[in-house]
Amino acid sequence: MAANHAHRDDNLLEDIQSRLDSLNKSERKVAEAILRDPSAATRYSIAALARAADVSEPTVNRFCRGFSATGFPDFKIRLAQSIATGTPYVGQNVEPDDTVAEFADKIMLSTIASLDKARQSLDPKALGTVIDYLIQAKQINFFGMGGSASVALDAQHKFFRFNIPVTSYDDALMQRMVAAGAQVGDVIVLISYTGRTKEAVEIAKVARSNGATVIGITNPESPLAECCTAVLGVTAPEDTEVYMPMSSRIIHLTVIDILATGVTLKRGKDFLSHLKKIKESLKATRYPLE
Amino acid sequence: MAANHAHRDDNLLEDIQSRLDSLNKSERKVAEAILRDPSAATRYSIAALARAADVSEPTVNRFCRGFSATGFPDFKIRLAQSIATGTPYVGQNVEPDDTVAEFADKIMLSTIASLDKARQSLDPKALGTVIDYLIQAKQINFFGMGGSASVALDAQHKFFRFNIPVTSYDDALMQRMVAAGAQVGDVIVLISYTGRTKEAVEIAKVARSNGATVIGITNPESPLAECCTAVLGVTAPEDTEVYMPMSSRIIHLTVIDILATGVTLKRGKDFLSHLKKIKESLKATRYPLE
DNA sequence: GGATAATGTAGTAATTTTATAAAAATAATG
DNA sequence: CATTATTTTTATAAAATTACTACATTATCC
Repeated sequence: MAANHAHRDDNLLEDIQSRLDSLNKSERKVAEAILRDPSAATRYSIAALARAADVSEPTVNRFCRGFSATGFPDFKIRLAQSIATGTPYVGQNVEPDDTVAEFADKIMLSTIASLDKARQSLDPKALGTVIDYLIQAKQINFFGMGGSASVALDAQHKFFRFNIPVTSYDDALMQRMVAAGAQVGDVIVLISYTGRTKEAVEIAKVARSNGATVIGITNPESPLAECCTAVLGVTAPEDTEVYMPMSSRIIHLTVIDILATGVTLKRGKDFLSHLKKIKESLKATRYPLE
Repeated sequence: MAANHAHRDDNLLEDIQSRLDSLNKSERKVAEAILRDPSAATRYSIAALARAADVSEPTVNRFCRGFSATGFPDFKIRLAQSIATGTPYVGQNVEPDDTVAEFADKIMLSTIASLDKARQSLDPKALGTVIDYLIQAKQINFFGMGGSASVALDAQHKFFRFNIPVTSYDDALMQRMVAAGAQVGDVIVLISYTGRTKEAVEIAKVARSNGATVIGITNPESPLAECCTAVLGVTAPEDTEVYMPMSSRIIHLTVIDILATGVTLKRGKDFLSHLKKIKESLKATRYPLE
């Protein structure tokens, strides 16, 4: 059931391109034939490719082995993956003269990429701990400022359904007041992109000194992370480009999803009927599905 | 520089998943063997796969042909592409007895999958149109209720930086009032998961009757979509499972990102310095990076 | 119980790989 | 500078693997 990320990083096509100079005459002919039309190459038989490159079949076979494939069929599969993976713009930044289709695609792909990265780096143990804290909470407060305000609001909306008292604040002053009045049994979830907002760090300290459980959804290498009871690390990707959106926001939201799901699961079956009831109650406000 | 989107539409793995029920006993065994570990399947020979599925070789061959491949090798290549294209774990639902690591992974993957699906279905032309509307707007209002409230808030936060007057409302009453007072030149962006919220539909109608431009980020096949000036269609995946989070929310956010980026790009270079200035102004509130 | 669909067996055809030999290229020696 | 030895490269042909087809058998549904 584990991951199947074997080939994510071996971009065969790029490899072929870069090793072109270090190949001998015949093998270069093969490389060129493949590069001429890579996707056609995946449909060729070894004989057909040999003909297209004007070399013999064993040469093609040797060529494949040279790229650490076990043979021609294996090579073809790696090539096919490389073509598909070779999504044009992963990690490419949005350029000023991109068409709408281009930059829309880039944004989507970079969001997907950072989600995938987060998936690999999120610590399930920390998640489990946090879920336990949340279940035992007498009261939950989600704090997020600036860009994280909407994440906090979303979290409130989600956890509201668990009939635990839950609030969210996007205002430093209010947050500070709540932190000051916090008690043992209260859980405060601080959502921060950088983990360097001075206010947030101070609020965390105040809350902890009052005995509250402070959970950080933030950069694990940050001042904020250091003063939390538990941290869910979301490494902040450098936001180099001005017009590159912060996909961390989306990772944060997904983390909220995971927490909410975890709480639901741990609450057990009878709790599901409660959720269903809430859902039903919304039906009256909707147009029916034809 | 053109794209190589050849495979975008034949997502073999998804196909296999969805056709699972319509297969007969032996062919389903093959399908299950493949889905159990798709990337391993690309390395199997027909004999090996037949063994893994406990069927005969011709059955595997027939299975491949059933998915309109010319034969087993062709099928393997299509499978390899499908894996690389993404969506490796198709539609696995969270189960009550999943471990934290398991359901966290499932949520991440299903989010990724739906983003990828959205990427393929989003219409660049519609995006372009909407971006044009937004640039010309005298005033922008983002409306989202319930789960979409946080999306509206996020949008407000993003567009605030463009020094266009921008607001967001999560309250039906306020939305109705704003819609009633809307004028030509105002843009109202309605964010709705289902597109069936009665209130939202009525608000859209009121706003349009006043001459406002009404943009829907919603299900394209919905009452709301029908009464908008322009629609960005985000097909709502069935939220069958109670504890499956709504990934549509995340798609909506990404759409907001795209719109914001589009506006930034169209505004041109001098505008970038304005954005930088805003960013600089936040520095004082932060702890420096070591 | 007969007809139809589904599956497997066994043989055939295809493709790929290996072993080996020829050719070309390079280096070395007289 | 020619000639031979050595190495590298390439191709031919045979062996092995792999995939496919025709047909027989079994299961399934009227």
